[in-house]
Amino acid sequence: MINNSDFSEKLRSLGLRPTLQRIQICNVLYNREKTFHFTIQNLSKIISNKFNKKISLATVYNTVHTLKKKGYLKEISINSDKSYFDTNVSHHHHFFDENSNELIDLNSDDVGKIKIKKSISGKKINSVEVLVKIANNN
Amino acid sequence: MINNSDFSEKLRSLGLRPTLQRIQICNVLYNREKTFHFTIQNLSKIISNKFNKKISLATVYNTVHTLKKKGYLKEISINSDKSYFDTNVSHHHHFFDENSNELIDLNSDDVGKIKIKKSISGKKINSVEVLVKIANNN
DNA sequence: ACTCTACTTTAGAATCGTTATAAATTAATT
DNA sequence: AATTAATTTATAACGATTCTAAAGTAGAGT
Repeated sequence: MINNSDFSEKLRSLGLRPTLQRIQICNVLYNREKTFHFTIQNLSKIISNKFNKKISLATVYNTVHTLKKKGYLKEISINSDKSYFDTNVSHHHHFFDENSNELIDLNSDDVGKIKIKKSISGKKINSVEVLVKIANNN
Repeated sequence: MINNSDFSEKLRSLGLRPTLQRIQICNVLYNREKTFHFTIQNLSKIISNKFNKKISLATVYNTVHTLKKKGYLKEISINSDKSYFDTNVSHHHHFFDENSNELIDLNSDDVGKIKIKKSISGKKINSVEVLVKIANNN
């Protein structure tokens, strides 16, 4: 969805009505060069700044969850009081900067292949997520 | 701290007064063969069952955080509404069972060496955590 | 043992992120 | 324009966690 202002059709194709709020959210999320890491609070603030109008928190939550369910957002495993989301839904890992509380993408080729040598009978692996915590070195 | 009922001295050596509550918490946490994964709610319930007396939630939170700060507990990176802790403070990784919401240890040798090929100038790596999400296969 | 003081525990209030609710609004169809 | 179902909204409710201020307790000194 990168670099495309016409989110109406995209939304419709997902079976979602292209409401003003959803289009604005998609604009903030996908109309940018780099992938975007955010919390709900982040996103809310950006929207109200950009459009000079607040979208109800409930709507932001609903839309983010809907986009996640449709596969257009990924939720990142960090133990934090808040949830972090990522517009990059391809398989990749993350740095987490413990000073700034920011996420940074690690491409697949930034991390060597990970071999899981243990298996649990009756269980299958759904995902392998690597979180590399970093901090200022001094 | 495994298999040792004398937590008074241990606590004292950490600069902590060996109160009844702390000793009971340590008993539940460390007086066992296997490492223990828990949430605060978990731990609270186990304590009140085992000793027929509830320890105030605030105390459980305080003690768990203190033990974490002292290096005797590890907090696991999962994005969940609650925090998960681990009595195994050695370097290792985890399975997370999405059906039961339980953690299972992966020893260092259960996971191949992880190579991080990217670095951020001015930042050092504090930890590399792997979370393998599993679920029933059918 | 008694006292003092600092540390600890406690119940309950406060806070924060998130989810639920029910009424008002809006998109799409007729 | 009228109807219907989806969506948004403000607000309430919720659960985990933290804060607070009062009551209790351990350890040191007397």
